[in-house]
Amino acid sequence: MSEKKTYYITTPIYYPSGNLHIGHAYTTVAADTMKRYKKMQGYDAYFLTGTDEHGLKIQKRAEEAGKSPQQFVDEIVAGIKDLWQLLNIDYDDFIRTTEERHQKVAQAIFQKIYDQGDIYKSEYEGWYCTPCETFFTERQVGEEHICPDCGRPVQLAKEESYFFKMSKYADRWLQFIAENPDFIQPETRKNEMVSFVKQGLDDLCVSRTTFSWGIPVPFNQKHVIYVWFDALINYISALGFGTDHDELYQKYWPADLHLMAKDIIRFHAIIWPIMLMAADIPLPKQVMAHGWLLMNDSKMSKSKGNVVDPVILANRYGVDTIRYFLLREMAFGMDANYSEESLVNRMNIDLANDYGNLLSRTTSMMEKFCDGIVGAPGVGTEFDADLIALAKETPVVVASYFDKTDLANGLAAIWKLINKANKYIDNVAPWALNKAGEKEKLQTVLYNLAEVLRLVTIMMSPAMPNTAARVWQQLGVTAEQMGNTWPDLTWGKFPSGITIHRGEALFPRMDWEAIQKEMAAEEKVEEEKPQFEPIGPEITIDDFAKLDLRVADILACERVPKSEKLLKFLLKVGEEERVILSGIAKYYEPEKLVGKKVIIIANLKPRKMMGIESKGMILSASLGDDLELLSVEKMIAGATVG
RNA sequence: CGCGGGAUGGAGCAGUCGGUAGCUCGUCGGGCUCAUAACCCGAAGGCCGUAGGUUCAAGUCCUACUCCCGCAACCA
Repeated sequence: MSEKKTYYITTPIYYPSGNLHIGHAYTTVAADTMKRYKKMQGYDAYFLTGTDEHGLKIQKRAEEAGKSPQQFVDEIVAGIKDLWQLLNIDYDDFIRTTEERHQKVAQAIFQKIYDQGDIYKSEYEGWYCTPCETFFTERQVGEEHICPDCGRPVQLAKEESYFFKMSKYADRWLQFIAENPDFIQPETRKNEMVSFVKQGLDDLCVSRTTFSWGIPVPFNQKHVIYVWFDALINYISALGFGTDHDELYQKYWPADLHLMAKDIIRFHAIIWPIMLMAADIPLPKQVMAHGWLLMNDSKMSKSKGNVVDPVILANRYGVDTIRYFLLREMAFGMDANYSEESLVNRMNIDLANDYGNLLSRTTSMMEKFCDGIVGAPGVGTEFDADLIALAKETPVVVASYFDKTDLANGLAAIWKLINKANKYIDNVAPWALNKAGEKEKLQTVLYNLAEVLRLVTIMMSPAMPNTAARVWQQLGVTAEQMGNTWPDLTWGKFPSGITIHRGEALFPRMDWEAIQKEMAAEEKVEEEKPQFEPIGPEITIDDFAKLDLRVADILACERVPKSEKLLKFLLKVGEEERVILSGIAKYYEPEKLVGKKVIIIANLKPRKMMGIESKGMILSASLGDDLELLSVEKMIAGATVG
């Protein structure tokens, strides 16, 4: 039986409605690095990630793609697993909420909380859009009471629902936080959560009847369990909680750290602990929210078209470069700005100039001055003590940051040692020692450098696992010889007498200007091969006849204040004048459109946007990022189109 | 008054318990030659968003205000 201390870390289970972006990669790389670090510290570390596969959105996406929900998520999940493999993510388990092992546990917990009276049946009252089969909140439908998805009016409707008595546990939660002030990290997030709960907790609606893609409520098959209630349970269902095989649960629960981005902290910091309280299960030790990687100061999202595909980056720059950049650039808990230029910068400065070049110049001097042999240290120089002191101190400092999950500062501390070593070379000038025939001093200096490189490489290996392997290979040594645990970081363990070979540059410098040019060239090739939308399902002539298409004159056109995308058109259709809004501000200057004759759908049900009623829709052709309004030249406004 | 975050040298950020304002990049000047046009040294550059207040002392605490951003809303 091993008496090792355990460390259980999780990422959120991601929602596979599309491919993941660099932000998801950050969370997962950070968790992976923590796991590897804890293993080096002697922990029995366990790392869980996975996918949250239920819910209306997935069901809809699947329908749009003409697939069954299961088939749809299977394909995306395969892509996610490929991505994690590419990024060298060493997870111990990958849970999917559609797996039977998860569904059973989720149902059992739902049942348990129900049996003790903390889940009760009531009615959910809200604004319901019948065509969309969705409830919306008061705020979502606005004063006009229209569906935010389709624009049609919504009705106040009641639905039978199960509710979870969160309110009952609010005081207990507050007390728990008071007793465990470090439970929610960082502190600003804790303050946010506490003030949220102090405002009063509503009971949570935990079942739905309006769609079917979910886990059925065990005692009422009409209902499926609310996705978040379902999803959070993954952290224990993956460990076999409540089954005959709960060895993992016994061993690893409670989790040491749930890691996530700040947008879902509320679910992990409030709902999940209260669920566990209700189910009488121990709470995790800590939940931690990190910031976002922002694109030009705005959040990455698919609709903005500013997502960054980690696969492309990893292929272009190397996996460890991406991992290093993400971990180093994200200040603890805060947002960071992403740009490919800053990535290239980091790589060139930190990895190529500082670290790679240190290895390069060290091995080069060894070959030139000592035939590649690392000799035993003897009497050195006046600069040695300083370097060695820092080399002894650094593992302690790095560990203190890593223990707090502050990976950025931990890495920064490693780089301080790297910089010190570069400075040391300039100070001792080994080439001068060589000329002067100071053999012993020279040997000592080179030994010190080799030892610093060993320490540095081991310390960064949780973040950059491939790099360590490459360095050892290049030096012609094994990981076992060099050490791969934290206790191996004691000064002086470099085995003397080893012959070292100089290799290729570890991280070749790249020229950002040149990369940009290449990218531009690639884009051009892509432009020539546009991605067309697939042809939609067949319709009849009767379907088409329902559309009343007309020619309309643009009498006036202006931007809608406060809206990025909307233009407001005043149009003449026959004798009638009407207002139509269109989301094409990105493509046209409003002034230049006046006088054009465009095609509109004249019998489309009006819809209000930004408080303005839009009566119809202007037709346009689009492909990729490009868009052009359909227009005619001489037909009179009001003419039919067909 | 919807909620929240931010405003610090050219850029990106640190600034913990209030006590002489730091880091990385960039710029300028110098050094070295082992190295991936790299490395090392030095310099210039900030009234810490604005206005008040507390204090012997405020970037750091309090109040008000301005501006930016995220969520939200919207992309027919």
